Amino acid sequence: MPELPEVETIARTLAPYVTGQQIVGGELITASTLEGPMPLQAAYGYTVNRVGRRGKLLLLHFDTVMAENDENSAKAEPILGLAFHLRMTGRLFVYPQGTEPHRHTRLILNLCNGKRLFFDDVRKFARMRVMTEKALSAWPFWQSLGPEPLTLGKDAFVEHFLRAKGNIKATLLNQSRLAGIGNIYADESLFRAQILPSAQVQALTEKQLSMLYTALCTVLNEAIAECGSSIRDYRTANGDAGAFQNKFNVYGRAGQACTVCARTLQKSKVAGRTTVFCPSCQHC
DNA sequence: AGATCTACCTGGTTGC
DNA sequence: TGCAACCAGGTAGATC
Repeated sequence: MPELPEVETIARTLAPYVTGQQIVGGELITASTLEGPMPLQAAYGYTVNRVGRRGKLLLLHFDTVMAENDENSAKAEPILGLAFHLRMTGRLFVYPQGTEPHRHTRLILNLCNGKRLFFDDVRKFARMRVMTEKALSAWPFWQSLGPEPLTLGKDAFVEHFLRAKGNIKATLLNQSRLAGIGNIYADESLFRAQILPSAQVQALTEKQLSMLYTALCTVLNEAIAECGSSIRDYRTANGDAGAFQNKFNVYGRAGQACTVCARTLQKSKVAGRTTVFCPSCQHC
């Protein structure tokens, strides 16, 4: 389940394969994978100059100067790049020239070196968008994305969360509050901050929120250093699994012993998500 | 208006 | 063994 650390890892490992490559063609295999007003063809002729990330979105940024031989380029709105949301099972991988689509390949981009960027997804949830200025301003999800947790800073985080309502886990998962956090890193950071996932945000002290920010950044940075967490589908663009799943304190460990106090970890539903916590170490 | 619930989707696992 | 039921989860859209 690609969250911030996984998408960041994919961006870093994908960059060497696609940076400087012109997109010379493509193939849309599953129509629903392409979202937004722009057709796939609009991206043809552009060159990738940077691979980035915004929340859980992976971004291929284009050179803004369009290929000179495209007669439509003069009037067309410039294409800023491509935005990929991997949802749960999406994958990006560069294959050799001539590789045929796999069973779950949804979209392919042909690179000028002959290789092919595959966008695979078992569950058909993943999406790609062609980004223009206009298309981005008309995309509610993009417009409402909250700040990046790793660059927000502690004071801004605390102030930002003091204004939130509802339980803390739902708040962490809300992408318009904070971008990039999913089920794994919500549970892991709440454990480290010793806060119950069901705790109401308004009942938390500034000190608790401060601890939560420290825990969140620590968990995210450790996970990035381990190339993310591989539960089942996730792989880097090199095909490698991440290793942070070996360091989980709570996620997927219901019924097992707490790594701190050895009491049995409990499972419940919070914000409609399976949630694991230590009833002894974590408090309201 | 903002919080909360459900559908979307399919492979893997569990239970009878 | 076979098959049905259930589970995973991020977001859009509906509902409260």
